[in-house]
Amino acid sequence: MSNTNAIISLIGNIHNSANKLIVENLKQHNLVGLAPSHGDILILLYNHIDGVPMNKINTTINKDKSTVTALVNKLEKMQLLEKFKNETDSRSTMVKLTQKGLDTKPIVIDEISTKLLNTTYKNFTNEEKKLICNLLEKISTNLQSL
Amino acid sequence: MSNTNAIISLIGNIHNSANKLIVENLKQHNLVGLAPSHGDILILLYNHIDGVPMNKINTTINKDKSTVTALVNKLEKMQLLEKFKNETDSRSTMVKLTQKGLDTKPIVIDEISTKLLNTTYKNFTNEEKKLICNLLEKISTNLQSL
DNA sequence: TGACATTGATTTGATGTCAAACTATAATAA
DNA sequence: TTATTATAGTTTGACATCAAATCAATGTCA
Repeated sequence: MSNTNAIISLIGNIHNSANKLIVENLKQHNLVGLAPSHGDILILLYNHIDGVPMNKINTTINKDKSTVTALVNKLEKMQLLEKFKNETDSRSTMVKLTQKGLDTKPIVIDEISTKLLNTTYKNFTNEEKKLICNLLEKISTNLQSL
Repeated sequence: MSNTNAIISLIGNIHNSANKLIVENLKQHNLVGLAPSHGDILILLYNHIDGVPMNKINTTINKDKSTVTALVNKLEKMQLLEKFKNETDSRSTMVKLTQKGLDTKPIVIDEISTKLLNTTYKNFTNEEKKLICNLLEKISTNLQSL
């Protein structure tokens, strides 16, 4: 019997499980000590080969700019990306992947993201996928209207 | 147009929004500096007036026992609860609400939890509520099967 | 009964996260 | 042009969280 009051904790549990899956799979591919947010940054950078400014990262992954500073510094220390100065605006720090960072793409995209999605949607019809996404969109909108 | 690939980040966003709502509402009721997990502990204790052991808390709210130690210590410092020794097992630390802790019940339950639920389900039919909860249950099961 | 294993909780150390303060640069207005 | 305001990042401090190590008490098995 499903109690519709438990939806928020249900969502919390799913979020945590997904995060755990991500972190464990990163670890299994030698990307030890990375958090889901690091993965989010990598995914953003795969699509912006020439680099993005820091503030593009924090707006995209929805984290505080100071958080992004720390996350990027860690990835830099692991030599997965490098910082460089924006030519046209010297306030701005740009970030791009190194070759080592680029090499993680098949792992992060083809393996982990795909696995996560397949696991999530196991035993789902296409109709159900669309349905739940639409309902979740509605909830997301509801909660952001405050 | 909704992309079913974004479901995990959608769920993450909802989780974050819900947490923000909880924290802000707690703050507005003089419960400053409390996190959602503190609220989870309070809710558990409302239903166990005579107290519960620490390990009951961490299994219920799904957090590491060391995390619960810190959370409970904070609530104790705020005089919302008190620790006492289990008579029959002296390894076990029991926790129960103080009067001040009990007084938060109408705020946490009647105000915040209700508001969160109403906001979440705005423009939802009962059918949709059941539907999304069932689908989320399925996802939760899928992700825990690893 | 005594050794070993298990369980309950705390401590310690590391890290993601946020908010606030701060620095530096750019943009705008007077 | 100078003063004010806005923007981009970093630093600092606080805290939730986890994992691993530790400690204490209970359970179990020989």
